[in-house]
Amino acid sequence: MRPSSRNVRNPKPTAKSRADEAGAAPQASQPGQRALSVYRALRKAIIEQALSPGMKLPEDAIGDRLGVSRTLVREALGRLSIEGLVELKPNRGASVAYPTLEEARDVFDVRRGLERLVAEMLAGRLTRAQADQLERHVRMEEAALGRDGPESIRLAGEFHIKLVEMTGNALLVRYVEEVSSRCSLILAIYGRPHSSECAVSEHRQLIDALLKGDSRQAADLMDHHLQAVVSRALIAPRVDRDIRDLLGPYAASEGLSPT
Amino acid sequence: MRPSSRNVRNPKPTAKSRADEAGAAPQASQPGQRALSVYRALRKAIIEQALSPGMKLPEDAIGDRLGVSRTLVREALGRLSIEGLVELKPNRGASVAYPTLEEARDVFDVRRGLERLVAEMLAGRLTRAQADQLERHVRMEEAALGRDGPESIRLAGEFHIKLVEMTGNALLVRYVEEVSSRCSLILAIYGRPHSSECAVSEHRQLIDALLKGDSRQAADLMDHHLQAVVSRALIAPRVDRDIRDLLGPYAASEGLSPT
DNA sequence: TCGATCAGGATCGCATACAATACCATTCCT
DNA sequence: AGGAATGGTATTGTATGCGATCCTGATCGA
Repeated sequence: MRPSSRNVRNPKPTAKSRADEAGAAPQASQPGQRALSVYRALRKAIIEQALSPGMKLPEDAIGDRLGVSRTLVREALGRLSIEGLVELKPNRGASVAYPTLEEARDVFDVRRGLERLVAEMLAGRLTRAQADQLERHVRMEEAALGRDGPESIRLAGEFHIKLVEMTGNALLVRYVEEVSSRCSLILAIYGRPHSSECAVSEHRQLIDALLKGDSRQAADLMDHHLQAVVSRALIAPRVDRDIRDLLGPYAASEGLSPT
Repeated sequence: MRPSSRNVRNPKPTAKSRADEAGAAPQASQPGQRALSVYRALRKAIIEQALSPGMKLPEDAIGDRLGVSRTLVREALGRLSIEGLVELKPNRGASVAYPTLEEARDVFDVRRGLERLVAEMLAGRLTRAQADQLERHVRMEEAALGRDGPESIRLAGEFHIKLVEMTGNALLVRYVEEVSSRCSLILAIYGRPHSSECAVSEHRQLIDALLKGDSRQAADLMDHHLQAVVSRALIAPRVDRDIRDLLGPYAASEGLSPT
């Protein structure tokens, strides 16, 4: 890389052309929030599988593309690695995480525990407006069901995010968002190609239980629902460990391996 | 073989837990692990209240004291802020977090959810060796009960960490460790001065329930236990000291050399 | 032919440099 | 005298430079 010709001091910057490649621009170039933007961009790219599991993530290239220095990229990668979306090996750089099946099981277990808590906290406490919002969301899911695979998957995931946000517990939101992200990554690796993860009917059942205020039933429904997601989408284990190494070259052959 | 520490200075024989600290000095000289050392040093200092809630954390002062550049301090502070132990305001720097009562409630709620999951996962699956280890730990707690306040608190916290580690679920371990840290901070602010957080008898009851294999009872016991911890929340003071002097011991304990 | 040794380049780890901002204590004007 | 303007200093935000490490490919010897 050349000693860069892009200097950031610019009263009329043309910088907007390089930072947003993700559709609607949230525009967050405030001081101290730029690393967060990088983080969100990478996170989104990973979840949407624009960056496949195992793919290398060189600091220079990312910084170049996003218009920031390696420092900020580094910060974002560090955070992603804590969250399990990125693997960070000393002196070897970062790559999109490739969770083992064992890690996958761990994530789903924790997710079930967390979302059961969500169900319990929400049971009997859902306002009419919240229930309506969920109902509308479920209808959108139904509409997208056989028609748009990726959209359907995205909506199914968002249902759970909407739910946890209604608890008003910020920490719980963060944890559920994190496990959801990791689940997306896991399903991208081990999931069946076009299975929508969540049965919409189960979502509707859950809403009913929450409105009824039956805490235990709601929790059990959520539990079974997530259990069903695992059994529906996950393929039975074929190899125990180090699938990573087996599939590393495979992912690379998609066109981004270093020779 | 046991290293007889006869002529070795051992001022605080605290860290006896697991593979955590190998011997006297953890030696942070590995590449990429130095930021982690800074993180651990700060984390420990915050939890032990060497750094009180609200205290300012200037990057260069910390870097000076710990013998690293601001870059690494920044990385550590960033991580701590994600975990809620440090507050990070744009252009205003970092300070030890001062959780509101509402945030405190959120943390305890999530903790109850997580640890109930721990109890359920462990019920009926505890090996004899694990039960013995827990039993030994409880005896240590009893020994320290009226004698050593801080030690008692530390041991009570470690019991929960030991438990979650026995699940073998790495993600769950991380989450429980995080909420535990935040609970320590919260109790430092709102808790009674020297109340040991956990009733030792409740720990023993829990072990019994886990051995019996009664998943439901174990979960309820854990729930009740943590609820009891919460019900000991009141008001506390705040002090202000020089950060440089406070960090000395923590630099040494992580193998970092002050300048 | 094949394995080992060793450049050359790419990339990372970390410190440091420099600009931007906030903080503080004056000074100046009314 | 009191409040606003102002300059200096402390601290943060970000980029960049330099040495270290690893990876790749080529040369050499058996």
